[in-house]
Amino acid sequence: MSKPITKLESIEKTAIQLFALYGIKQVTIKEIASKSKCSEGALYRHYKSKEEMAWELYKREVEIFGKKLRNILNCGHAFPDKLGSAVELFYKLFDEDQTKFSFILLSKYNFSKSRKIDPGLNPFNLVTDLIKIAVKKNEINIDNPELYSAMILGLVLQPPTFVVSKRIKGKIGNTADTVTRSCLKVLNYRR
Amino acid sequence: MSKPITKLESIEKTAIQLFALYGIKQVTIKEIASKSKCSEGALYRHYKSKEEMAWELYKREVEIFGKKLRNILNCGHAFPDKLGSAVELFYKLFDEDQTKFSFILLSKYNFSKSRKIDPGLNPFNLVTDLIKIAVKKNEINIDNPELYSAMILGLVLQPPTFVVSKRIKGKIGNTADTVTRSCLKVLNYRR
Amino acid sequence: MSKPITKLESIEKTAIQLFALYGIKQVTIKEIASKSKCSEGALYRHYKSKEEMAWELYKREVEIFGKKLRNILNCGHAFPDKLGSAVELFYKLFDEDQTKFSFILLSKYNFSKSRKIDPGLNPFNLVTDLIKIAVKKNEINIDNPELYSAMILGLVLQPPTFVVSKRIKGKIGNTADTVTRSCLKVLNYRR
Amino acid sequence: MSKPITKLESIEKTAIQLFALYGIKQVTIKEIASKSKCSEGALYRHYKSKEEMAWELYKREVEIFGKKLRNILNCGHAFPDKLGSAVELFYKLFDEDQTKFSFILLSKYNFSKSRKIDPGLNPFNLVTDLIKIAVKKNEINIDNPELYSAMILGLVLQPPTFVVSKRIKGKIGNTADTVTRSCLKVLNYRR
DNA sequence: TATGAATGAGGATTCATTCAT
DNA sequence: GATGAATGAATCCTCATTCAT
Repeated sequence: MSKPITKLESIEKTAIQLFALYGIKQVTIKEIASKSKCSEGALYRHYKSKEEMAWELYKREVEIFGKKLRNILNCGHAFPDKLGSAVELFYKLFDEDQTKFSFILLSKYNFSKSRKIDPGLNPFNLVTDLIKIAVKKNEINIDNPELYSAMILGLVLQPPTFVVSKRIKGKIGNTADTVTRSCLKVLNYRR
Repeated sequence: MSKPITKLESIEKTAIQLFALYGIKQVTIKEIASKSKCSEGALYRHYKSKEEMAWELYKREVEIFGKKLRNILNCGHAFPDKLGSAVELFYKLFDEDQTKFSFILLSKYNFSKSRKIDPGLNPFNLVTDLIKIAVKKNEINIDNPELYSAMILGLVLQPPTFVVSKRIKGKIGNTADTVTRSCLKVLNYRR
Repeated sequence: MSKPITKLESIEKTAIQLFALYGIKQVTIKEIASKSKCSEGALYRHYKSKEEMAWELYKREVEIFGKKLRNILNCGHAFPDKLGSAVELFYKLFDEDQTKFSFILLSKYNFSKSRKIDPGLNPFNLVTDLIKIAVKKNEINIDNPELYSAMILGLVLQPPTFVVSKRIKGKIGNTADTVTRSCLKVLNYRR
Repeated sequence: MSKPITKLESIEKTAIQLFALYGIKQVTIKEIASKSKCSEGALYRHYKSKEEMAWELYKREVEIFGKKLRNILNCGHAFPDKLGSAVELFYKLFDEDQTKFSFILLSKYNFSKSRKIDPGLNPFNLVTDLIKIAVKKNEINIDNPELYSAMILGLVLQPPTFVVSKRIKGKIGNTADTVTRSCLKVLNYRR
């Protein structure tokens, strides 16, 4: 906040914003440059190409979030607490930086297949694992963990999507509890 | 006198496929032309531009699906039946034509704001209305219909998304029941 | 007038109009076809190409006018009468069919060099010849017939140009006399 | 820091030449690029489109000439001197840069109606005003200033047109006097 | 014969990337 | 380093012409 924003930071912040809003292909170097008040060539001092920059930023931001999520899920609390904390983490990021949330969790990019997020930090994997482990530990009783993981992720991510598309107004953080309880119902969690 | 338009269908089918997979901007006229075995110019006899074509196809297909959905939701059955039929309709389309499903329900396009789907045929609106009406009729008891609509839609749409991204394999139709029941739990539907 | 307008006539009339207004390159077959209520292919039954059609029409119309002009200039009246009749011929065409006048007298086309109007029917040549002959016959006394021909032609053709560009309103026919007298002054015609 | 724009001048010079010779639509970007020894894209750093460039150049050059013409006509000499100086200005430009003369004075472009030359700098207006003022001051005695303006302009501009089309050879500058005197005769200027 | 869909070469424009200053 | 003009391949689109029906 009080740190001076360097040129690179400015470029990256702008790029994330624009990529999240419009997609990588739709955003031009010219736009990034003019919005971040630097020259068109400046970007190439730090990244080899636009698509490389997009990937680096995406990977970095997903993995930063993935680490936080992993840390929460690793501390040995009971399933509903872990789930609740996870939902809160998602929604805290959304309320703090809707753009970044969209960039890493709501967008679909077609990066080349060789570009892979560290699977152990992929938020979708982490949620799936959370559920699989709970099944194994008999904390919940469901037959198809992949399907349930999908339902849970949709249930958690669609409200933010609706905020972005203006179907829902306001902060999402205070719905975390409601959403968590809904997840637990879906998962047949009985106290 | 009456030469049947045969290339158009091919172009449209190809375009929907490619748009669904890669997004409108990412798909080139050249690709559409070569994949649909016609010339690059053929498209322009029927549409003013690629963007225009994308919008017309999107609107048409969404509204076709929206009509089917509306018909199902209009016949006066009880809420869980309507919800179940709706989920089945979604998943039937997915199993029959995954590409079209992705095109109309999973993709995010940035059409200009003046381009609007008929609100009465917008699937997202229809599901939201379904829930609001059930609340009004005391069939379900929830406090925030918009939020719950979002959760339900996410819950229903994420499994297909996971199939598309290969996180889940196989048909999705036979999960419709499970998904419907999960929705009812979320909505506190009793009996 | 009362003759039924055939398809070809309709095409040609439309083409001349549009060519005169916008130039050959600027006018598309589609426009000619739709404005003359026939198909895009119809034109090719009568002409090998658009540019060929333009040339044929241009040549035909210029030569029709050239013949009339030649006839007027050939009958052995005195110079001022011939000049006056010529100006009247120009202005009669303008008032009757401004479009055709523009097409043949005010437009600049870049036809290939091999395409030549019959020099004996070229209105610009005919006016130049008129003046050269008058010089030879001592009807006028000027030193540079080419220059004076240019001035006379400009003097005669610019008023119609000004009507086309809305700088002058109304019919041009009743200015023929004034214009003729101006020409005679320029040419030092006495008596 | 300060790289001089050197390609732009070359592009503009070439464009004016080609536009004057063939018209805007007839000239391709490829031609401008190859003739000005730069890339096809270079133009677009400075102008939004070919059409836009054509208009900007046309407006600029007409108004530059218009300013010179206005200055000549504003200094309070008598009518025949002003007219003579004007004709000399026209013909000086022609002899120095026939291409530019054609571009701004002999060509007909169909720019959109919203594109307007400053009326106070439009050469055609300036000549018309010159004549109207002379009428008001009783320097000449004519009844229809618009018609006479047209004739004068035609008389002055047609000789250059004939040089361009090779009907007249050589410099036009030394005919300025003859042309001016012809104008004065047309305008009934005595002494 | 008439139609208008289809073709495909050609033209305008975009834009990631380079590079001279 | 920083700039932004220049490059040129890639893209969208146009439109004269062809041709199946």
